[in-house]
Amino acid sequence: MKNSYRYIPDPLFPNDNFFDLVYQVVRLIPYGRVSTYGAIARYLGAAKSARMVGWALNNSHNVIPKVPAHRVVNRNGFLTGYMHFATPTLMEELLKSEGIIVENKRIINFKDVFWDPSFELL
DNA sequence: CGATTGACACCAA
DNA sequence: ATTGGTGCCAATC
Repeated sequence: MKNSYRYIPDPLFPNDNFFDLVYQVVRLIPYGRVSTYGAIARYLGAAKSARMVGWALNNSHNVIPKVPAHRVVNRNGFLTGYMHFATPTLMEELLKSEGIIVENKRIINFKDVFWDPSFELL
């Protein structure tokens, strides 16, 4: 799985690990929509590895093309990973800029913008 | 190479 | 409805 995108030339990043699969799916999340760790994990066939998805996003900063990690929240619509961005408010700002209603680290219209890869894709 | 670490999710009470 | 406990598993330490 290393055709439609490429990685930074860092030997520390293998080509076919679980992380890369996560990056692929996250890039498919449309503008103005969001998905969840669990939904992505299920889509990858690793239903019980939601935590791995979040962990994968830690490295997403070093990946090319860029991964819209701000579009991934937990199943309750909370921006649980906001502190991993450049500034504590960046994630919220990015989502707002895409028309998503965020209030106090939580997506208000969550069910309206939720994008489930296992359902939307096929 | 065993132990720890998570940007989570599920379930029992 | 809330809450506390447990499962998970690849990457790191």
